[in-house]
Amino acid sequence: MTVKRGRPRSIKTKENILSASYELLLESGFDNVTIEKIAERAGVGKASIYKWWPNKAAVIMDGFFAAAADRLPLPDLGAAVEDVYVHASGLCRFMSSAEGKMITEIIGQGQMDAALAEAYRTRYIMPRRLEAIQLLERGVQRGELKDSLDKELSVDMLYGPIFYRLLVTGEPIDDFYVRSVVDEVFKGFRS
Amino acid sequence: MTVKRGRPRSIKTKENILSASYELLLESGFDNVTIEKIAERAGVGKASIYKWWPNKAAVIMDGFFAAAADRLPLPDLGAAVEDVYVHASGLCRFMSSAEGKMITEIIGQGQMDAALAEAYRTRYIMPRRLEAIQLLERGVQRGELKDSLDKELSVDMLYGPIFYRLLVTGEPIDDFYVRSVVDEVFKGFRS
Amino acid sequence: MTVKRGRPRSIKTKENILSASYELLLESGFDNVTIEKIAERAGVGKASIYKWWPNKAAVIMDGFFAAAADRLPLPDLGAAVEDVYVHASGLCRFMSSAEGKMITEIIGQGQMDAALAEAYRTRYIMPRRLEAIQLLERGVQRGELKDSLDKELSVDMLYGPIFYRLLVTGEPIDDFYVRSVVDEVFKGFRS
Amino acid sequence: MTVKRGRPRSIKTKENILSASYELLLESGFDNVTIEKIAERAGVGKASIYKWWPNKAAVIMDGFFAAAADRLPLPDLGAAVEDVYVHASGLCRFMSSAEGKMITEIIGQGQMDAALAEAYRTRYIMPRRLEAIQLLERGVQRGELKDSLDKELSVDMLYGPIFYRLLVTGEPIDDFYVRSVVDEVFKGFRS
DNA sequence: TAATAACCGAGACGGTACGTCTAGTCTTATC
DNA sequence: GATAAGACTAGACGTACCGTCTCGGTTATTA
Repeated sequence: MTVKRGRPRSIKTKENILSASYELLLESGFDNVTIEKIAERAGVGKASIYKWWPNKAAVIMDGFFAAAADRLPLPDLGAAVEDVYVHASGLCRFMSSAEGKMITEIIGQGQMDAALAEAYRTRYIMPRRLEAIQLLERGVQRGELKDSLDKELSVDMLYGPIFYRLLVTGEPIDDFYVRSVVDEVFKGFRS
Repeated sequence: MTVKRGRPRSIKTKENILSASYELLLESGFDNVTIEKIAERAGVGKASIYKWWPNKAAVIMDGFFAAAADRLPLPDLGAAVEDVYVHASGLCRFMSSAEGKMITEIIGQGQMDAALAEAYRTRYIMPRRLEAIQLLERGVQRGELKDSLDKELSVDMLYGPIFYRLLVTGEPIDDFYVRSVVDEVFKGFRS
Repeated sequence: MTVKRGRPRSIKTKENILSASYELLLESGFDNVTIEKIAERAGVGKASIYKWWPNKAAVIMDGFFAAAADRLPLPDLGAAVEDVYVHASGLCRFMSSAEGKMITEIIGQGQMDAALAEAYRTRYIMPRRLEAIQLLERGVQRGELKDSLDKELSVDMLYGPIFYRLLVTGEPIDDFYVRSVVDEVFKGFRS
Repeated sequence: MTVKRGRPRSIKTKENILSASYELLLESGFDNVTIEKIAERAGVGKASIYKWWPNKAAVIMDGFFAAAADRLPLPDLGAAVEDVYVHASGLCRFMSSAEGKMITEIIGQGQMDAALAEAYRTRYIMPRRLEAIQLLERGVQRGELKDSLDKELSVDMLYGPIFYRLLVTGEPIDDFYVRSVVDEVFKGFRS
């Protein structure tokens, strides 16, 4: 292996870029963030950004995940259906906040940027989907849910209406609505 | 009403703008359409576009609706559940095509543009939602569906998973999937 | 000659255009006058301006002459040299005022617009030149000036230094300067 | 002095802009030069022009001086009056050429642009004036011209009629005319 | 007195250029 | 060799005017 020569990459620089990006996204919204403003606020040259990220969308998404990654851990309170409800209503609250707005904007931009879409699916959506499926799995193993439950489909039918309202119709989501969806999905699958 | 004065607005110009906009959207995608390219292709001055539309998103959406407005009429074959299935699978096919791609891009841009979102909700989403609800209504009246069906919720649970896949997970949608969703939604509500 | 048919040209419209043009020239300077602003202030359609004048410069010049034509009549007090001095110092005062500024701007624009130059030469410069020459003529006839005076050259040598300062060096012109020029020009030609 | 940081200004870019500007001025005249055409011909972004010059007039004037600065050196043949004549008739020939046309256009534009006027006075007119005065000075020192000659006034009375014809009356200037002016100015001042 | 012209105001139109902004690249000196 | 500073090309933005072109409507003369 070759020895590393020259000045090593500055961790500080990377962190500054990501946090500047996150702040700007939160303050101004996706469309109003520019690489130049990120560079200026981070006290960094534009080239240092382009060196490590291919374009604006990629930096913004990384900035978002660096700051917001570990939110919304799935609960495991004991009762699977109740866990799902708690998780889903927490998700709705988060998505309706200023921070959640950032996610819908990133998803929105993803409609025109395949690489971005691929990235947030891999890094954000799929892990959460997997966790949800495992949660249902536990419910089945604990005998709370019937074995015949189609877990993939159920997750779609839980998240689907929520994101549909968030992204498409824009209607507000309250706990009562979440409760209705959860009840409907598990109707007939509770032991 | 005030008297009409001055040269009247040219229908030809309006049509040229809208069709140029539509063509470019189809060819290059939302982000690559520019007002300048629309003006050039339409053989029109930029000012004539800004005179009647406030921004790019507004022209593009008008262009899309002028061209694609009357697609996807709801069927009424006799059996409500079957109608819903036919309609939903038709929607999926359309949304997965190049033309459907335009809609997901417009919805995507709507995440950063409240006026645009408001517009496509009023002009596209809500009318289709209403038709779907009426279709369910007919099913109830004809006795095919139970009276206890929550029609609003049902429509969310039909469209939700479909748009969730289209906009969020990006997974492909086939007829089998649509069939599963439809069956699940109406489970327990068929007379 | 063919008989005139149809609605005759509106005098009011013409006057409104010319006075609006003059006001705007005085207020904002040549470069900041636009046909649209003239039309608006005159309460007139743009086409009515283009109908009677070929371009902006032509309207502005007409507007100027309609308002300022009959200024600076040549004096005839008795002594030719004194008349020339009075006339020249009056010209300098006028040219140094806000109204005179309009003339230097028109002359300035004339450097890039041959038709405009031709027009102000014919309508403004040459008549004044002619009057000045006639004034010298009278001086010769009355025996105040020698017969050997080259009148054309003398007028150039009177006006030349004044316009040179006005247009080129921008140095201010006072009565003492005018007196010096006049004395120098007539040196050796007084009887 | 502060340390120089960042990429230094490209000399190539500056030169391309100035020479493109000069070429276009020569080809099309002041009014028909546009920043966009300069940028295109120079192979340069518009922003690079606006970065270093405030407006069109400033670029054009810089372009002109960069190309035409060192024309018309004052002669010193021995006899002051003859030197003045040679210089003045050379000036007239130059000013009547296509290149001279550029100067009259710049002076013309200067009537509406105080900064431009200030600039060409400082950089073009005044240096030449100073040289002419020094030339007369030498004539006095060598005893060819009387001590009583008002040098400032004399220069005005030499250049004045020439620029008056160039800028105002538009009459052509030939060597005979120049000779007449020179003779008249120095009449009574030759030793 | 009705028809016929030419005029007029309003304002939409196809264009051109403006001056600004951002993307993404390149160049220098510094660390 | 990575960095900050910042100049660079490219090209879209939204605005302002240009000079032309319809409209509906208004005055005159002519039939």
